[in-house]
Amino acid sequence: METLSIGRLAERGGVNLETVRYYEREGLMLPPPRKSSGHRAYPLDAVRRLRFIRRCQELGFSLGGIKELLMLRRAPEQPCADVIQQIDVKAEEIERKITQLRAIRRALRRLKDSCDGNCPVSECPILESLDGAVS
Amino acid sequence: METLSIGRLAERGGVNLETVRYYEREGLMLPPPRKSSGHRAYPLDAVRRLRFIRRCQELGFSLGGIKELLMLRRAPEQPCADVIQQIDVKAEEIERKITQLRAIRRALRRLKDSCDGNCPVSECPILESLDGAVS
DNA sequence: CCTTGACCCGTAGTTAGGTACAGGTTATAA
DNA sequence: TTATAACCTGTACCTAACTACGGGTCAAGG
Repeated sequence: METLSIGRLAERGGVNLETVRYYEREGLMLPPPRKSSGHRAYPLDAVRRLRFIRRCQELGFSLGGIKELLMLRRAPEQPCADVIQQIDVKAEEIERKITQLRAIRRALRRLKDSCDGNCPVSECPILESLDGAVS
Repeated sequence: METLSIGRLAERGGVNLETVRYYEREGLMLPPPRKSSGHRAYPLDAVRRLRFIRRCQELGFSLGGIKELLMLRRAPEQPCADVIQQIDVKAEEIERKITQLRAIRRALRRLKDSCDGNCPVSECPILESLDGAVS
């Protein structure tokens, strides 16, 4: 089976090599099998996991929160009800984020409309909408 | 006109008092007028601004990025076209975030469906869906 | 075979974003 | 009117999340 060295993985995931090792220490990346040399040999889909972590960070999740998200994948002896409850918690968090992003989007649209290209320079209408929309 | 002390503002905004002063130093909160004593006297709507900052942080914006968002409100001598372009940049960023959050939401739904309450304990189906959905 | 770049581990240093403290002034409530 | 709580400035410290470094092993091309 084809594998990736830590260097190639980091490259494809768009992160520093040291970051991959850091994520392993923090329990976000699973410790991969090793070659006889001791070198890490990652399965190809480690790239997806790595990118997933990066994306979640851009969405405001802490590494701790991302770890929880990733944990939902495998819960060997946990009763379903628990997992479902954790899923619901995460789902609500995501719902909140989406709602707030939409509010900001709305405010930006209003801002743009109010100042749409043909207003004279140096007198661009000032918008209170931005923070108002999200309060 | 009614005003807030820095302490009350911090309280209502749900942040540490020192954080408010930090945001002022960083240019995120405007330096408010002072009382004769030297104490800061914030207008009531400083609370909204503060909360806006907090929310944006939860959505993965850096303080620098949030500052840019807040700057869009007042652009005294900037030609409109520039402002509009900046708005578009921010709008796209937000669009991307929403899209990615939706992908995670979808994955969570699938995860939940696949393990919906009546599967026997200790054999909860393992989901590959999560990172797969976002790659 | 030998060199040069990739990897190993452990530890130390860095940056962003706060948070606390020291030493002093102001406000307020018993 | 006095004490104690809130505020002032400036500086030092802290945590999360990296990032770099040192000293050594491994591997692939010339």
